[in-house]
Amino acid sequence: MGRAPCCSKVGLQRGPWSTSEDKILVDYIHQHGEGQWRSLPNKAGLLRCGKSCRLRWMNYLRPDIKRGNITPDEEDLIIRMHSLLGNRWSLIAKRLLGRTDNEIKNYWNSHLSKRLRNINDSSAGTSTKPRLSCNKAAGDPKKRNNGTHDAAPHEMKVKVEVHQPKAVRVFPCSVSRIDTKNRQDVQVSILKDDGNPYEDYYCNIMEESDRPGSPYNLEKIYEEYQQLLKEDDDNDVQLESFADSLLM
DNA sequence: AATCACGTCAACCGCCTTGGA
DNA sequence: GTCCAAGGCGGTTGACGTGAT
Repeated sequence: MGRAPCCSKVGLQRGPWSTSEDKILVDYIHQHGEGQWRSLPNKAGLLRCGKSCRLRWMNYLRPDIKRGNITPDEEDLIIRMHSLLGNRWSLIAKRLLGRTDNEIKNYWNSHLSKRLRNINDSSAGTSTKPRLSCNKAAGDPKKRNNGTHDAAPHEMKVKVEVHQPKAVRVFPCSVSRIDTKNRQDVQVSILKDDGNPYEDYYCNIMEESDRPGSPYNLEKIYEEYQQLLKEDDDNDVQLESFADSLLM
């Protein structure tokens, strides 16, 4: 037995939306507000699935949606947020006002993932330079290991050293759920002076020398992270805020 | 001009989460 | 605690546009 569909597909319109359908949907939402998506098509007189209405509104018709190309600043933020959060597009979208999760996801898949892969490929093997890496495990829940990580969050060893002559900026990476609610998988990777990481698994290291901002105090980051792990309530949100604070 | 290959992105699908009964 | 409806999310699909041959 398959799962019951969200609504009866019989007699429903599919495919691209027409301008008249758009108008009906927009007018209805202006009058009645968002929500009640399942009953909306009937009430508005649309031959569409409620989910389809919601998607059309969220990704295209909403008045606050920003159109046009992704700017370099936005692209930079997407890359950095993705390195922290993985494929949690809705979370990333919340940081880019006016952009939708679908748009960011598409942009990542069609533009950024390939570009970043090329960068990694070209730097592989001869890497005296730090890598701009994607955390493969972070984004895909199916590929995330089920709590059998090389170093469990609470047990991981982090070298809390600041390397001379200068400290490097580090990111805790893959702030994302693993298999169990409230367990977080965050690692801190540290660059050596030659740009290579000390820890080479799930590394997520960005060359920060060309970015504004001073290096972080590694001890402080680690202390804050440990403190967050001790606090049970709403750990997910706190870790995301923590990740956010590192982007500021 | 015709065909093919490839990239883009709107839309769909199915699973997960949440909240109320 | 369980069930169910509704909403939310990320992965995937496929139509369409465009450039190369």
